[in-house]
Amino acid sequence: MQSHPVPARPGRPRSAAADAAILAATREALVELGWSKLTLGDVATRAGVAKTTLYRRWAGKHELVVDAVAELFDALRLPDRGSLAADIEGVVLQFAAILARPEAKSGLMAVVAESTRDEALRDRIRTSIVDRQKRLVLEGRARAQGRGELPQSDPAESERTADLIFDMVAGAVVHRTLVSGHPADEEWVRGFTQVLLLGLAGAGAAAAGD
Amino acid sequence: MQSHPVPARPGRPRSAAADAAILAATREALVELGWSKLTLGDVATRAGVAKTTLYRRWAGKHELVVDAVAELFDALRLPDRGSLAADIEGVVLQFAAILARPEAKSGLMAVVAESTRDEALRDRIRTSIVDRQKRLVLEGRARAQGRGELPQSDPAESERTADLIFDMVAGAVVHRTLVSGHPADEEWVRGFTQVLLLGLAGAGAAAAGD
Amino acid sequence: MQSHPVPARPGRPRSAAADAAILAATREALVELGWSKLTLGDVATRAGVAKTTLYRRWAGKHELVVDAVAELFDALRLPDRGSLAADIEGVVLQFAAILARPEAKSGLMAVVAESTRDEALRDRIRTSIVDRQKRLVLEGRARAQGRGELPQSDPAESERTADLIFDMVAGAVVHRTLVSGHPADEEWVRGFTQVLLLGLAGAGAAAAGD
Amino acid sequence: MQSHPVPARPGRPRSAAADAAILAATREALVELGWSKLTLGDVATRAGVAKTTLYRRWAGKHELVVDAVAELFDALRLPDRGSLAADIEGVVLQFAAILARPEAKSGLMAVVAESTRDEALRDRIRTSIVDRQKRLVLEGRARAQGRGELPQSDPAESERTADLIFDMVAGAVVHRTLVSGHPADEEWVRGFTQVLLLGLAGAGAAAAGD
DNA sequence: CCGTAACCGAGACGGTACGTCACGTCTTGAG
DNA sequence: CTCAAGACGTGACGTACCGTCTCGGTTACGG
Repeated sequence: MQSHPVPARPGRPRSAAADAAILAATREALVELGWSKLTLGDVATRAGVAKTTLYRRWAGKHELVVDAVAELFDALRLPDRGSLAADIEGVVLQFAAILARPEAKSGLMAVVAESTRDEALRDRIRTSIVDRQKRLVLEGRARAQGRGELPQSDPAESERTADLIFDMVAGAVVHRTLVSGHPADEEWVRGFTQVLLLGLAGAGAAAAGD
Repeated sequence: MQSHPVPARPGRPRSAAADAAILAATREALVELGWSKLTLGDVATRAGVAKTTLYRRWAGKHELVVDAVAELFDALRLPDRGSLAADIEGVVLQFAAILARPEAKSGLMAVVAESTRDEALRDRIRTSIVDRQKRLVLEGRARAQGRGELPQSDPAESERTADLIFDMVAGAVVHRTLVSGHPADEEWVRGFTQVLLLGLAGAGAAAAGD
Repeated sequence: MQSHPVPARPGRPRSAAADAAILAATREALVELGWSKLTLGDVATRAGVAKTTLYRRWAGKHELVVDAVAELFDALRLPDRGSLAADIEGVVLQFAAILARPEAKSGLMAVVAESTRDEALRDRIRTSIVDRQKRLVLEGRARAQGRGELPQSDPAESERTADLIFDMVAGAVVHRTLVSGHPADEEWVRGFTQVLLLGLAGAGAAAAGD
Repeated sequence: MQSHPVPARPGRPRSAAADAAILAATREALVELGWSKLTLGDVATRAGVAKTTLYRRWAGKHELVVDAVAELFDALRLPDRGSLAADIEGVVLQFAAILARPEAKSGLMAVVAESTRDEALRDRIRTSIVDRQKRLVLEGRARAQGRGELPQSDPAESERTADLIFDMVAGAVVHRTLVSGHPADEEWVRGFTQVLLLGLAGAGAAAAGD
């Protein structure tokens, strides 16, 4: 009996080291050159790999950068700081710190731009990046409900509210960082979190009063 | 006295019609091809203009697209619907409608992405697009203060709050539209506006109570 | 007793069938694709063999094609038609028939072209193809001398004359077929043979008269 | 009135100097690298020209080399040495000298090989190279007839004989030079010319006696 | 009304990167 | 040690756009 029915494909297996080297080289090139000047030939050279190896694994620049940037978001964790507000501030600050890095800045908006015309790319972004962030919203709410800070939510309403929260949080941080061009520092995050939480509380009360 | 000290350069003046034709052709190409497949040669052909003419007026693809997209936002108006909430809903819906157009979707995020590494481009975007939107926030607040819906604001605090509001509004709409991929329709806008206004009111009260 | 002291190398012996399959596949590919579009990967696939196997036996495309084409010339025989002229006509027609085949046309000139810069390849062509043809000139002359159609030749002069005959015969047929692009049919061969033999007879007489 | 209705195409005209530089660079590369190692990128670099310029004018390596090699044959002249035999020897020696040059050796057979599968290339070779040589056969015969060395020829037979002569001359020289790998020096040319002329004379006499 | 200077179209130019292809080598597991 | 399979580094391919340039020809003003 074999629990893992390993496909055991014939031929030489793909180098696992190459993948890591390529993604690291991609981030390095993003930092130095930015999205528009990044070339796959250069990435291949930095990674010590042939261009063909790169094309064997990724369909193009966009897909590669999605994967390279996605790894940056692996570090996102929901901290337990004792209160909902503090938890949110913590995770938003982490998110802002990642977005402040040039490799994220450069690449993220570019792939989002492209994804407006590429269904497959949009899915890849959603799977690799967006959903990973969104999960934190759900975790945070569950923890706050455990603490009694939030009431149990109507499952039907729950999904909609989570989406709204996520768009408001991620949108505000991204916009401030990339469009307005100011840092999402601790002070800003505190102000933003206050508005968000008070607004949600008020809206919840209004809904309950209906 | 000459209010416009026109340099009155010698030689044949630039064709005014060409500018309009080029910007229109750019938007047309954005719709059909998207940012990444748009080429200046193609734009020139569509506009019935030589590539040289195009380069005489814009430094490159990014600058051209900023101007082409900026014109889309000229239509933004602050409606007078009688209440702050209704006014905001109205302007946000307009903003969402523009962002839903493929020529805006495709081009906007791309130039923002590029602007992370190009100071001049960032300024151009701010001047041509961002400030034009931000002005509406200020107008809206002034009108609400006129109606007595909002207290007169501390000038020092005013700037910071306006920025926060702007980042929250624009960020949330952009994120929902481009990243989450869902329409910012009337229902969503109502929910978002409610949270925003209640949050701001609460934060204002808290600040006043300090 | 073992006449060939086969080294009896350890390990699995090479498949004999593979050689034949590879050479046949090479000719097939030459017919379908021609020299320049023939790839070793494709040949390997056609032969049902791995590329490695192919490289274990031949150094490259040129060597392989020489061997594949050389087999075509194995069929060349000096016919006994009763007279020198008829014998020559017969062998030239055979030669022309082989050259008319696309696998010979495509491959032969290509390896000759390459051989101008590759000593080893030149030797391989000489050994596998050219000498096999040249031998027929010598056989033909010997038979004609046996019949009394030609005088016994001065050994010193013999080599030179044989070379001249060979270059004239092979050169004319190749040039007509590949450069001029006309078939070397029976009528042409008859005319050519007549000029050749009368010329040689005349030259022989002139030399004798010196 | 304008005798040359110059098309006067719009746009920047093609650089005439580039053509010459490219063809010269091609021959240089043929000498140094040979056909198979010659790359268009390298030729472009040597010529101080962009690769695209090269592709704008030639469809590929084969066409380019045909033109580069064809220029070598421009130097062929029918010398007037007083007798048919001497004239032939003179022109054959010139032909042999050209074929002995590495840029001709390397390229000529390669394009001939390719032309077996490319109708357009075959025409180009015929027009640029072959017909230019064949013309010498016709000139030589006309001059010999003027001298009374040859009888006036039956026009019907004339074409066929000229073709035969041309295939025999060019074929023999090419075969000796490229396949047999020996120089077509003065001694060899004398022997070859003798056989050819005596053969043609004999065949002419035989035909007249019919 | 005529010169001059900047404009315009067309398209060739030197570059750079693209994404693909074939080469010849290597690394697997199986025989 | 051979074999099939297939990934690998290498290097050329031919294409596409870039942004610049060079043409001949066209406006408009200003002398």
